[in-house]
Amino acid sequence: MSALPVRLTIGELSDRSGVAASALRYYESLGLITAERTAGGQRRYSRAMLRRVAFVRAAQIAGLSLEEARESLSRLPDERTPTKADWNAVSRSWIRRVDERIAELERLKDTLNGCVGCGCLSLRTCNLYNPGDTAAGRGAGPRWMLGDPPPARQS
Amino acid sequence: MSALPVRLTIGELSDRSGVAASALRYYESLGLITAERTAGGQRRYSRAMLRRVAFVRAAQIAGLSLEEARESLSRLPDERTPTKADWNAVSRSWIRRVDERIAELERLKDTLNGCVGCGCLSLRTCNLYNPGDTAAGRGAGPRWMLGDPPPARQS
DNA sequence: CCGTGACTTAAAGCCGGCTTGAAGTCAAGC
DNA sequence: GCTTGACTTCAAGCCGGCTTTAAGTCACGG
Repeated sequence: MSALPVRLTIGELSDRSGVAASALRYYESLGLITAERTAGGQRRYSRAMLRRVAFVRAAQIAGLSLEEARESLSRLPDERTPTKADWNAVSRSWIRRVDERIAELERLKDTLNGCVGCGCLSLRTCNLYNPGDTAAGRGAGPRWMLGDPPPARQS
Repeated sequence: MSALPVRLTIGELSDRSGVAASALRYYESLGLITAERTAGGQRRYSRAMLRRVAFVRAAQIAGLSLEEARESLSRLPDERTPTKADWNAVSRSWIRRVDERIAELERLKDTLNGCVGCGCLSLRTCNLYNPGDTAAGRGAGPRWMLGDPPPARQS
């Protein structure tokens, strides 16, 4: 049997995780992953880092920032495989998050459908246009770029 | 005749639209809105711009970039109130967009639920872990969850 | 006619999540 | 031992969607 490589170089971790080496270094700078060093100063990753990287990418898909991913990550064990319970707790909070976003989008859809009926965007009378209602603006896509709460999350 | 102010200053448009004056200037620089000028060079907006600004914000909520909003906008009449048909065509494309996004999130949820069952993130076997997948970016392609299995390796 | 506040411009800055580049070092195969 | 490619660090750049700043001008009430 071929021996499993115990430690991965950054290139190997990059290949195996699908995450660019530059991104991995960036993650390390944020404390998302860690590495040992060779005598010469090169990074060597434990296989557990594969899981950590996967976790981070999954968190991003779920809509978390890297900072939030770091917090989630801190709730999982470092070097052992997370138990079902570990993962359960984390994934449930992600699912809550995804559900919230879906609900926001559904509300938006209803409003758009309403607008089809009224042919509006006539400001004052239109639900879509409602400057006071910031909740409506915290929905889709680059909501963090819409100006107000960049550090997000005031639920 | 008209009892309403015919032209709005940028401050008035800002107040009425809930969009910062700096953002309005930025929108103008992108060709999203237009303004006439006083002899002294100050902007004066037609009331139709209120609708245009509302449209842009709505487009953002629907997940469009400003560039995409500009394209949508080009499908609406400039100075007259859009007809039901005008608005219908546009809003339907937005709704499609929102639907796609919702579908993505539903897929993610299913995967997360699956992971609760399997306690995974064990890479090769987990749908969440899908290398080659540049998903987390704002690019938001449906490529997220579709996936080839990760490169065949032991995990 | 003047003071004041609202306006003007161009350029720079900010945020998150990276990528790219420059200049240099390490590890491994021949 | 040498070559080559993978690695190292630090700094700067990029994207989108703005905001902020600086320095200066306009418009209106008194």
